[in-house]
Amino acid sequence: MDSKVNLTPQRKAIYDVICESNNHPTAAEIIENLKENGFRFAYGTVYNSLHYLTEAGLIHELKLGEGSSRYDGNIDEHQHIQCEICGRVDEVFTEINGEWLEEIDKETGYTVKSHQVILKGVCPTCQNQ
Amino acid sequence: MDSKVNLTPQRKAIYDVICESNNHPTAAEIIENLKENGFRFAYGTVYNSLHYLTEAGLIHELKLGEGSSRYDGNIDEHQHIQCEICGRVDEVFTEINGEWLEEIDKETGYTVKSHQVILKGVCPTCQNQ
DNA sequence: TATTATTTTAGACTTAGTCTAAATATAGGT
DNA sequence: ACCTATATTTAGACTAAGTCTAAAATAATA
Repeated sequence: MDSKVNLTPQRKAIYDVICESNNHPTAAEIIENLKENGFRFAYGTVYNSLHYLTEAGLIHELKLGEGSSRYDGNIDEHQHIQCEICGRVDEVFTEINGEWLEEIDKETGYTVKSHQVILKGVCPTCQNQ
Repeated sequence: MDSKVNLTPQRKAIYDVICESNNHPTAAEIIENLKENGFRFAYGTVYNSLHYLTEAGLIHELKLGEGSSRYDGNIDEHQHIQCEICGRVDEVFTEINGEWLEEIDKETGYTVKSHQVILKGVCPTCQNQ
């Protein structure tokens, strides 16, 4: 990880919002949240910062097939599960079996570089309704 | 699967394009392809048809995090791998181990309904370049 | 201080897709 | 065949999410 990350005030504020949120916010939600904290950055700045932070490895971009990306301040290897009903996103730490990835390498001839698992289901809260 | 699927000429033409393509086309690619075959449908019709066919279970919509959905005429259970370099998408039939899904159920408290694995890598062709 | 590089800004623009109201086509009943 | 009801298609306006650009502001370096 590069130690020369240039954390401008804008990038820091955005990073903080992501880390303090516990629900994997979208860019729109981040902007909303910044506004509540008294910040109002240009759209370009927000998207640019999100790319920068992602590139720097400080956050992860989650593409769950919703039309907008979500951002995650937890950069440990993990996957996600999303509730079909309320939309909340939770972390999943049980990792996929490594053999499976090797199988795929053999089956497809691809050199597998990364995998992302998107789970959908019903969260505990929504189960009781 | 409902046997009363209303396959209008437009829907049939779109379905055929998807089935005859071997590279999981996007809506834009489908429209392009239709044009080459002499069809020119309204955008609304194409998107509406894609939803209808997906809903009817005749095709699958793939959201690989690219900004536009792809469509797949192969409705057998399988996953996908995409080449980071050329973008082509191939099928993966080696299935994930079922125990893994049960683990997640336990770990998260969610009732898991579906899972999608998006693999990224380098395809055989791009490896030789 | 002067120069250069980096970042932010506002706002125009793009892409992918949705929505709407009118026009067409299809199906069922008489 | 004719009337009515329902389903589908069409054109084009509209939306959401994000990118791009050129100018202004900051920061870093000589």
